[in-house]
Amino acid sequence: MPTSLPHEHSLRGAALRVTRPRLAVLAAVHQHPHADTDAIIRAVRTDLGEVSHQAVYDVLRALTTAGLVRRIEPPGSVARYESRVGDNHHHVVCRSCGAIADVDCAVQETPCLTASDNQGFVIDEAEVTYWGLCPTCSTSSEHPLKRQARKDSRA
Amino acid sequence: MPTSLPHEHSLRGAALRVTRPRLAVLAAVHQHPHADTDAIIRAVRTDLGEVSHQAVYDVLRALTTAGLVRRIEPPGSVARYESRVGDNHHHVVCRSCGAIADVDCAVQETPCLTASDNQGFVIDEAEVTYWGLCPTCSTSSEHPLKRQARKDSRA
DNA sequence: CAGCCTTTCTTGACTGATTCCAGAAAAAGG
DNA sequence: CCTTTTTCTGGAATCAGTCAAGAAAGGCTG
Repeated sequence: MPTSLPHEHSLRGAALRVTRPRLAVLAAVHQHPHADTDAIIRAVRTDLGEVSHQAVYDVLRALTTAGLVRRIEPPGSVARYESRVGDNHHHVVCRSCGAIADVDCAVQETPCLTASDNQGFVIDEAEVTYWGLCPTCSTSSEHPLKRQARKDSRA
Repeated sequence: MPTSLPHEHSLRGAALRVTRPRLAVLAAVHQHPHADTDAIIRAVRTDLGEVSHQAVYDVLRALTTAGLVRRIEPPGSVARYESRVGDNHHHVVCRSCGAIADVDCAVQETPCLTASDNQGFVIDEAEVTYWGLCPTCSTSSEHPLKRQARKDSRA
């Protein structure tokens, strides 16, 4: 079993009690970047046996609130979680298969904060979602047309 | 009654049949930028009397597919619709009250497309969501602390 | 302008993700 | 070891959005 000590430290550092489900969820998020709740539930159950979905939801919320994991909600997808936090990175989402990958923005600091007119809002963060095709989908036999095909089939 | 001729033209231009529900939905989206489906349903019913929610969902999907309206899904919010299409603008979302406003990106063309490492993805669009506080919330008595307070109360 | 075919609307049930609730169980701290 | 505090369980509820089948309306043709 891979060492869970680092995760234990993370939890203590966030003033959260160390429990088996929490360690398992934390491990699952680290091992499966961008996994959705269901995938995490399955991973946790593989680890610990039966665990209620409610427990996983609660843990994910606690970890998210504590800043140990980050919740992302790509349009058209359910909530997903990742362990990279506080490094201002963004995501590319494949229009065809939904795959998600991390990208560091060209501008290392919060990007595009220079909106031409901020409408009087006090902006503190910019979140960027890139849309396109993943390596697999862009090179597969069916070329970029699939994108339109998918849109149509949903109409 | 405000002229609905322009909307009628839009529909015909998109090869969509002109129906009362469609005209009403189109008008509602124009009159209430960033409205969610429920608000649109209410607006349409004020206009036409009883209209099934299913009809509104269908119409919104048809209009979105046709490119007459744009669907946006800010994380933590339900789907919303707007009539500005094809001008590559982005959105600011208030962390406190959820208000949404349009912002034109500093770079007029697709912004931030120069991800430092695109992971092999073929990127064709970048969508930016700015997070902050709207004018009302940022000047109201309760300062930026509310943001944390809200997070906590949801834990 | 009547008729027909296709698209769209109505109705009503249903799904799937997420949350709420209340009692049972388990950690942390002393 | 005991109390307090927090978490876990199991089940029910909520809510946006979707499916399906039949009724109604739009638009084209003769």
